[in-house]
Amino acid sequence: MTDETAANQTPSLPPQYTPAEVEGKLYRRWHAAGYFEADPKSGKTPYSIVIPPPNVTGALHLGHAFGHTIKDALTRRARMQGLEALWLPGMDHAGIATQTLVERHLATTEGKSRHDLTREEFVQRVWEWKEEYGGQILDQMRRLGDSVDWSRERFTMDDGLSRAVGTIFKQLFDDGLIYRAERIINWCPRCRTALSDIEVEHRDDDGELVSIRYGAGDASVVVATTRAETMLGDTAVAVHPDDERYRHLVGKSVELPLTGRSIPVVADAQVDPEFGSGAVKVTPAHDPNDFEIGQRHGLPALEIMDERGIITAHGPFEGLDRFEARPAVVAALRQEARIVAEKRPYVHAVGHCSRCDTVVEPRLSLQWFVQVAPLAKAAGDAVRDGRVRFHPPEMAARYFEWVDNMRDWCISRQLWWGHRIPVWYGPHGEVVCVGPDEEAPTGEGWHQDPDVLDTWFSSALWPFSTLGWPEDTEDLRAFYPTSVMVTGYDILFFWVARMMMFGLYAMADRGPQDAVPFRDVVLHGLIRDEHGRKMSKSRGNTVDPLDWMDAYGSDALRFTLARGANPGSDVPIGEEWVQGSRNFCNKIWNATRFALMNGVRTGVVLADGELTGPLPPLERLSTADRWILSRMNSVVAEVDTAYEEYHFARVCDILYHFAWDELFDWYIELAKTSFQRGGAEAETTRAVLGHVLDVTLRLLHPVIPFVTEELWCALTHKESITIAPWPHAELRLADPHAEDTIRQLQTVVTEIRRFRAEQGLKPGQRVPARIHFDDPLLTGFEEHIRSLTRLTAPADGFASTAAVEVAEVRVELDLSDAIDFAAERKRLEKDLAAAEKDKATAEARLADSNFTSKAPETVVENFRTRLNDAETEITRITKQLAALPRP
RNA sequence: GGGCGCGUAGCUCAGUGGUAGAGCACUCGCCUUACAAGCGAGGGGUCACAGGUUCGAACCCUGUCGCGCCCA
Repeated sequence: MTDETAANQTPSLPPQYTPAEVEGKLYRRWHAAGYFEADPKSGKTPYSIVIPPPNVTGALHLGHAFGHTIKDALTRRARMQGLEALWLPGMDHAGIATQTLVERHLATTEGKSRHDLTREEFVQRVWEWKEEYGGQILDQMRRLGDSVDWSRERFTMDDGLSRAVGTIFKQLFDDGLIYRAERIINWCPRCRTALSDIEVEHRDDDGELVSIRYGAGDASVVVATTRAETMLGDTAVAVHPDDERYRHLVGKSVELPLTGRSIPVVADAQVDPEFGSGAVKVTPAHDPNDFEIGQRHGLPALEIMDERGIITAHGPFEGLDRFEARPAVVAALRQEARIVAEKRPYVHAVGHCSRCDTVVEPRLSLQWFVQVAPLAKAAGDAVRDGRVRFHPPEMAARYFEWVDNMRDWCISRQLWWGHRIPVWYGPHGEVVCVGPDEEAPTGEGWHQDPDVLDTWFSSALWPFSTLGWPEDTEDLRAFYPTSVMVTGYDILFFWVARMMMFGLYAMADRGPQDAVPFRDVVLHGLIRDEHGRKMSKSRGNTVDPLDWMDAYGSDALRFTLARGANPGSDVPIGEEWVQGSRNFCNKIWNATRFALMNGVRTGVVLADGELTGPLPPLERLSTADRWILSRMNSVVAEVDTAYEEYHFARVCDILYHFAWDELFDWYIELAKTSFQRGGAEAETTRAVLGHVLDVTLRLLHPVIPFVTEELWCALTHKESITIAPWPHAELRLADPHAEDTIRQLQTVVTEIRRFRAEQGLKPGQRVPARIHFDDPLLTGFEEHIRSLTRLTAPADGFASTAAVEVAEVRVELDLSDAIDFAAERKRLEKDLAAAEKDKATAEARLADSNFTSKAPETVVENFRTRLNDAETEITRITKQLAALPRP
C-alpha cells in the first residue's frame, strides 16, 4: 500500500474527541447486537456478577458510578477473555423509602393519607409510581456504559423474587430459625416501623443528664437519665448486689415522683456501681437493658408512648411529644425539688433512623426475628476457611466482628409496601406459615400478619433469587456461585454478610464449596471530594455524576474513578481530575488519528504480498519496533496481575503511562522518521503501530469502553471491541536489548534538549551539529535524534562551539557566537555535583566491609557500577568545565 | 472502652528491605504539519516523632503524637 492510497482511505477524524457524539450511538449498537446477553448453554466458563441492587427511588450518585465502573471493567474483561460473562442488573423495592415517597406524593396531590385507601389500593399506587418515576438509575447506567444483561433485569417485588422470599421464609420458619417474640426493638416514630440494629446510626449528640431523687428520707435514692420522660414508665430502681451504699434498700420500695406509684429496689449484677450514683432507674418497656432487668425480676413493662412517640401515660403529660414531655417532666420534678443535678450539654450517643434521621425510640413490641446464630456461624466459617476471599483481606476483620457478634435480626416492618409476612393467625391462637404453593387457611377468625419483611431480607437472596431460585434453572446451575461481589465497605453488613447467610442456607445442597453466593468479595472505598472530605448535602460538596459525564464524557469519569481505586482506601475525586482523564481520552483519540492519517491498519500485508497476521516477522523489525513490542508485552502481563488483585488504580496507571509516555510519545515520534523515510521501514512501522494500538485499545476498553470502541473499529474495521479477544502476553516479544537501547536513546535526546533549553534556544530553532557515536549501539538513530532535537547536518563552515556528551555519544553543536557560557557552566556544575554525590554514596558503602561481606553480590556489584559511572562522569565533566572560558 | 486503618512534594495519593515516584498545581520556553484537552525543560520531600532490628529502614518491631472509620 502506498502512502498516497493510505491517505485517500483515511477517515477524517476531528482533532478533538466529542463523547456526546459517540456514546449514545455505541450503547444502542451494543445493546441491539446482544453483546451483553449471557448464554448459560454456551459451554464457556461462566463469569457472573450480580449488581448489589440499587434502590428503586434512587438516582445515580458517584458511589454507584464508582462501583459500576469496577463491575463493568471486570465484566467486560471477562467477556473479552472468552468467558460467558453475565452482569445481572436490577433494583430493590426499598420498603420504607418508597412508601414514604408515595405517601408524600399522595398527600400533596390528593391531600390523602394511605389510610384513606385500602391496603390493596395503596400498593397499587406504589406500583403506578414505580412505573412512572422509579428506576431512573437504570437509564443512568446506560449512560455510564454498564454492560449489563437487560434481558435478565430483576426487581425484588417481581413474582419470581417474591416466590423466593416466600420459599425461604417457610424453610427458615419450619427449621425454627424464624420466630415471633416481644422484644425491645428500634422504633422510628416518623416511619412508624421497627428497624433492625444496623438501620440505626449512632451519633454523639448534645443532650442532658438529669439526676433525680426517688423516694424520701432513708428510703431515697438518686438516679440519672438522659431521657427524663421515661421515668413515667419506671417500674423499679436497680443497684449492684455488692453495693454497700444501697444494700439496705434492696427489697424495699421507693416512691416514684409525679406518679404516686411506689416501685421496688432490685439488685442486679448488670448495674455498673462506678457509673453515676450507682443506682439506675428501670423502664422495661422503653430500654433494652432495662427490659432484661425487668425479665429477671419479673417487673411489669409499662408503655408510656405510642408509635408516634407521644406520651400516653395518664396525667398532665399525656398527648405531649416525647421531646416536649422531656423538659415538662424535668420542670415538674424541679418544682417538687427532686432534681439534684443537671448537666447540659451532656454529649452522648443517640441512635438515629438511617432513612430519615429521626431519633430512634427503643420500644417493646411483638416482632418477627431471624435466629442468626447458626447462619452467622456458617457465614463466618466460609470466609475463615477460604471458600470466600475478601479483597483487601484486612476487611475480613470487620466482617468477622459483625457475624461473630450478631444479634437476632428483626425482619418485620410495619409497612404496606413489601413482601407480606406469610403467616396466618387462627381464631384459637393458631399460627400457620404458608409456603408459596400452599393454600392459606380461610374462614372465620383467620387473618394474615399485617407486616411486611425488611427489604434487606429479599436483597439477601439476590445472588440466587435473580437466577431463578427456588427453581432449578439453567441460569442458576451455570452462574451460581457468582464470581465476585463488588460493593462499598460501608454496606458490608447489609449485603455481604446477609447474602452469605442466606446463600449458604438456601444452596446448602450444593455442598460447602459451591453453596457460597460469591467466590470473591471486593470492598471498595467511599467517594470523597478533592480534599478527602465526605460528600454530603449539608457540606454542599456533592456532585452529580451526570454533570461530569455531560462535560467530559463517561469514559473520563470512569477512568478517574478507576484510577482512584486503591484497595481499601477511599477515593477522593475532583473536577480537575476528570478533566485530566478527558485529556487522556483525547490523547488516545489523537494518537489513533495520527496513525490513521499515516495509513496505519491492523492485519499486515507486506509489499511482497506475504500475509503475516498481526505482525511482520520480528527479524524485519527495527529496534524501536522491538522495544515498543517488548514494553507492550510487559504491560499486558502487569495489567493482568493488577486485575487479578483487583488493583484497578494500578491497571489505570500502567496503561496511562505506557500509552501516553511510551507509545504516544516516544514510539510515535520515532515512527515519524520511519514514515518520512518511507518504503519497507514505513511499512513495518505501520504494522507495529497498528498492532500496539490495537492491543492498547483492547487493554483500555474495560475501563473506557466508548472511545476505545470508536477508535478500534476505525483502526481494525472489525465489528466491535466488546467481543474482541483480551490480549495475552507473548514471551517471544520480550527484548531487553531493545529496551536498553531505547533507554539510552531517550537519555541522549533528553540531555540534548536540556542543553538547548538551558542555552535559551527556542524549540523550533534548528542548530547545526555533528554527532559522534563511540559505541555503535545508537548509530542507526542519528536521523531520529536530529529530528527529536532539531539538529541539522553540519554545513560548510561548521564550527563546534559547544558539546553535549552522554554515555558513548558526543554531540558538537554550532551555536555561532550565541553560546551562553554561564548557563553552560551552571549546567555542568550541577551535573558534576550530582556525580560527586553519587560517588560519595557508593564509596561509603563499598568501604564498609560489613556491607560488602553481608549484602547480596548483585547489590554490591550495583554500587561498584555506580561508583565507576560516577567517576567517568566526573572526569568528563571536569574536562568540559576546564575547556570553558573563565567567567 | 474494643477493633481496623492512615500520617510520603503545595494538594490528592502510589511505593512495603537495596539510587524517593505519579497526577494536579508551580517556574521557564514553545500554536514544532496527531493533539494548546498539547509539546520541551525545570524547581520542589530530615517519607509525623523517638527508640530498636539489619551491612542497609519510607518499608520490619516497640512506643509517642495526630487523623479517620467500624463496633460498644
